[in-house]
Amino acid sequence: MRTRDENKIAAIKEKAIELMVSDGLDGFSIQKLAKAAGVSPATIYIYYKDKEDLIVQLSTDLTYKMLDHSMQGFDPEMDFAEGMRLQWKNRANHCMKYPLELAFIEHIRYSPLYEKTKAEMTARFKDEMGRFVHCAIKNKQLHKLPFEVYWSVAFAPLYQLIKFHSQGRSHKNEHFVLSNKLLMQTCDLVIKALTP
Amino acid sequence: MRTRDENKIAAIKEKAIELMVSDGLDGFSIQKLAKAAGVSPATIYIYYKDKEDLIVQLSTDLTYKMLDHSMQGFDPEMDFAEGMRLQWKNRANHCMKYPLELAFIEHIRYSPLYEKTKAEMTARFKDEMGRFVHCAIKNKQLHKLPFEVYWSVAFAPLYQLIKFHSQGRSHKNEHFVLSNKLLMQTCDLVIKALTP
DNA sequence: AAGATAAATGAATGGTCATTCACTTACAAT
DNA sequence: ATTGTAAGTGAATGACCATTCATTTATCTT
Repeated sequence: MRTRDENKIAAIKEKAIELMVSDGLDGFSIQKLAKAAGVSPATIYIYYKDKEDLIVQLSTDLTYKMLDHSMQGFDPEMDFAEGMRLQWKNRANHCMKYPLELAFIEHIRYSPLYEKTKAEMTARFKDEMGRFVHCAIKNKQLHKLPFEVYWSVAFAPLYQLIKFHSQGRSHKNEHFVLSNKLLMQTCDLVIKALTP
Repeated sequence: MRTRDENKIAAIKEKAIELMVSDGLDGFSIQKLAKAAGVSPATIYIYYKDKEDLIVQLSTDLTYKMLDHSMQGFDPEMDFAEGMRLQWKNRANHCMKYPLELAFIEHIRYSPLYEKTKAEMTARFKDEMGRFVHCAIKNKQLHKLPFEVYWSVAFAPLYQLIKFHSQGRSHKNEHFVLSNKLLMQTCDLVIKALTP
């Protein structure tokens, strides 16, 4: 039996991310991907059922990796402020380290393709975050709020900041840099909003 | 000279929004649009240079309309908390009133096509918001912060809340409803974070 | 060395795409 | 009523698309 070439598989994944980011969801095609990865179009169909499967698998992998990273060192029983700062640091670190992967996810985030990924991730991580919130409320470190409100105030500003930072890279004139100090300052503002 | 049929133009715009939302950026085609609008493909090219032009024009129109609405009754010299509450109300109102238009914009927001729209909108509205921020800082109603940080904390949670609300409509089990009371409560949390 | 088998391929297929163009239609001006 | 003209059309074109398949290639087992 011929052994399979892991380099090819890696090249397919890597170039898929690059192409999706540069050409957008609508400009992305299997034939272009095959050429970019130095592979026959038919080879891609050995590893993925079809184009949708490729995109969904990739987005699920990357999203999982991102969320998993954000949970490193995290414990739902943590002090609220401490837990928040840890999450902010973890998430920002990961996004800055893998800007292409972040851009890939943002490109397909509003497409119907992302629904499956989102469902899986919710199942995997919502419970842990839910316990964190519940715990913090019990300890009077957090306002009693619907989960969606908590999430919106706690994390939406973080992702917006990262987006500003990433855009700054491509545009030449303006150049917003998200330093660690600024990140933690903003996190503390958010903590202030959420603390009774 | 034959008079032009405004109904056709309106149908093209309306169906373009519907199709983009239902099929996504990648599933959207001129031929499908022509059929949905009851029009020849060639007719679309009378009003739009090409497919990109159609999408860009539409997204610019809708974004402008949305931002314009958000500025109703607004004055950069306003008291900070008052100005924030007005903006939150205006933006939420508009998004809930025209959910398809919001969905359209979110579908193309991360595509290269949106850059032109974004540049125009920044030029038009950033100045007014900048003065509001500057004024509030001067009156000691707002922390001195980079504009991006202010924006992220002040508005990212709002859009996230609206997104949760809109998603609730399609899914049957969970059903997060963004009431006016909850909206203003959350706005006040954000104000607390931003006030010295 | 030969056979078995999964990996990998290039070319082909049928479909859809954006865009164009020769043409018809409807209306305002004459 | 005739005419000029912009609005509107349907069919056609060439490019590109996702996917398949007959075939070849590389490696493991024997």
